Amino acid sequence: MTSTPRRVIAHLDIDAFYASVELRRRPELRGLPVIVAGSGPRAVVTTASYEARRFGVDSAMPAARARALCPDAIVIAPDFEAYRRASGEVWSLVREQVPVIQSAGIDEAYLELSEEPFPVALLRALVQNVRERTAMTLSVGIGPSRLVAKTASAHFKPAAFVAMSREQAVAHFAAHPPRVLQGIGPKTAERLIALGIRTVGELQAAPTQLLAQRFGERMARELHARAHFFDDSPVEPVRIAKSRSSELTFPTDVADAAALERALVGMAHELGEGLRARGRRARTIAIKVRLDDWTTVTRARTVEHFTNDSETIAVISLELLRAYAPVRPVRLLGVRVASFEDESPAPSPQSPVQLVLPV
DNA sequence: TCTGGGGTCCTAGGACCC
DNA sequence: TCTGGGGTCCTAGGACCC
Repeated sequence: MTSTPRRVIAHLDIDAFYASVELRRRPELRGLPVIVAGSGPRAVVTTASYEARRFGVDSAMPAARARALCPDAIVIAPDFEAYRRASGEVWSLVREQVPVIQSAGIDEAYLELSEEPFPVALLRALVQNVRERTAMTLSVGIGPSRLVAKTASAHFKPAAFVAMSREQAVAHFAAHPPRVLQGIGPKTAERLIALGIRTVGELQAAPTQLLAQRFGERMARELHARAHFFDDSPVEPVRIAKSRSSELTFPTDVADAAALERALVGMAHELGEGLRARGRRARTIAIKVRLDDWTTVTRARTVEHFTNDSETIAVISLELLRAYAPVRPVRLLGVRVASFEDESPAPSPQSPVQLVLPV
């Protein structure tokens, strides 16, 4: 193996982002438990302030459960337009200092700092500047990989500022559950427990053969690498979307076919509009149907010609829905488009060049 | 008191072609 | 008459992340 150049990557995460935006414009709520969540019967928590988290409230929790855990919490309806603006403020300040940034959602980003002579000093100044100019607090993890940086910032937030080597991460997280590693979710964690693996350290020591038997070669290699914090994935500043979707969970389950079709057509038009606004066209149109018993079905069709026409997307979506014809009440309905033009070489029945050549 | 919405990536199997 | 293997495209489901 050849020696690899030194890498320095930072992961930045805005603390309790949505709640912080709300507190900034309503300072009288500072120090109080604040929950940002929708009001519908099926709403979930988008963010909770740290005061609310002390009651066990957390993101993605049903709002009703959050209210039960923390009855005194102030619940605020999300204002995504405001969050989008606030996010822009923060990341444009960061971009003034660091050219190579990969956004990872509205409130996170990875920074490539390998060429930076004094990355820690730069980041200190950046955190200070962001705090003064936006009233947002960043948590910062610094390491030789995205995995180390991310795990560090996530573990030490809020207001984290931690640099770790790979070896330090291997030692520091050895006693923690494998869930701390990005890519190991609840299902994989359960399967690991079934193998008697309850910590990152136990995963580090697990025989690769055992992991391969249980998870397959590829996943086994991946698990082993992650447990040892090996990760050479690059910071990718430009990522082009591969699909777009729109979906809706109904406040109560819907059995009426006409009502389902109206919802589907609405989402198809929304998607078509978004594609046209971005100058993109797709060949695959798919629907997603979640029934009242939570079974989820997808149906897709790939057509010959790229399109961003709302009517076309609507017609194909309707055909897919009618062909599936859900027999139980529907909880969620969605439309998705993918296989974009310019994303991969498009199938060309005849080469356009040949078409215009004289015989 | 049940579980949002927007994405990415992986796997497995079938169709089809050579 | 029977049998092969590889490659690509597509669909469906599932895990995971923010």
